[in-house]
Amino acid sequence: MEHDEPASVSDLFWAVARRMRRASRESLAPWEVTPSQLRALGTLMRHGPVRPGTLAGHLGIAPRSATEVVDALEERGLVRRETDPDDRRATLVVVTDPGRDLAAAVRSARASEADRLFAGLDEADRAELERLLRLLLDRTGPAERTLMPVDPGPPG
Amino acid sequence: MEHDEPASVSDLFWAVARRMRRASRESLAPWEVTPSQLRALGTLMRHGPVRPGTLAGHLGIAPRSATEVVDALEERGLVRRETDPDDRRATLVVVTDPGRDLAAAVRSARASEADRLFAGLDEADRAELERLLRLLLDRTGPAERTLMPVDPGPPG
DNA sequence: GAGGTTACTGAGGCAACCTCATGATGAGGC
DNA sequence: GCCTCATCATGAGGTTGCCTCAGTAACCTC
Repeated sequence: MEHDEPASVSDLFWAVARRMRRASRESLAPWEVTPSQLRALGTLMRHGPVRPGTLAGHLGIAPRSATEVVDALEERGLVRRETDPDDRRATLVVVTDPGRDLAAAVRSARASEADRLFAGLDEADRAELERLLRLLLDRTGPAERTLMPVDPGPPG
Repeated sequence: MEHDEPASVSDLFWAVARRMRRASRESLAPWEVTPSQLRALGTLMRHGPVRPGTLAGHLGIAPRSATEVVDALEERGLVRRETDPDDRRATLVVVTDPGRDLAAAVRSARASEADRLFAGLDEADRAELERLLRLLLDRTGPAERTLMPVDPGPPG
């Protein structure tokens, strides 16, 4: 018996989550970005320049937390803050060239240990897992932390 | 589309994880325990008095982290530390009566929103999810954090 | 009883969230 | 023009759940 046989599905879920976090942190280390930063970067790539608040909506986190991720990305030169010409209170978060490069590098390296973890499943299983996870997300309802309208945005 | 359509299975996984964390924190609030504390308590119930180090093994976390969880549980009066009669360096973590009561109460209330989340799936889907999660755990290998440090030698 | 090992814990750190308060700014009333 | 209220981002500070590193006490072998 290595770990505990997790007693419930949620325990199981957490056990997998812990593994994933460890794995992806390690695999992303060469790039000096964390998983959540990469996630935000990807979202920015897909949705073009958006405000921190909107980004928060996309990521499903509090606006304040988006500020932090943007801080981290900006510090690494991966994004840039620009004043929104339509609203001087707001800023637009723009992906820089280095940011674009990094995102591409990570993607092409497909290096995420987390992905490799999932790659351990065969195609059918992975699809099934995806279906179940999506189902869970839908179940909890789209309207939980979606304070932001989240415009569809242009396809990146 | 509420949030972003998560781009990869890992993103999906994290999205579900975030929901779960939020949900279970809320549902456990009345008892003033956190999910990880409850998990540890459950493990202690199943495995009887064990040392912190052993608990860490069961939970798949570092020994030092087990100390913390035990601290929290002890502070709440849910467990008690006793000196291991066989080894005076070691302590045995023992579930107290209040701890037992709380575990029972939580279980019987079945109140975990996280569980309710999973309960949203029908029987077959839940079983399938469980199978897949277990598969993922096995894939990454039982011997990962089983006993001690696990120093994979991170790049950098 | 020296020397190495093991058990726990103090100190300190980090990631990724959170809430609440504050300072601009925008939008609308009068 | 001015006042008020909503909204945007952010500062300040907190929480959870992990981590490593170093130290101390106790155990174990020779």
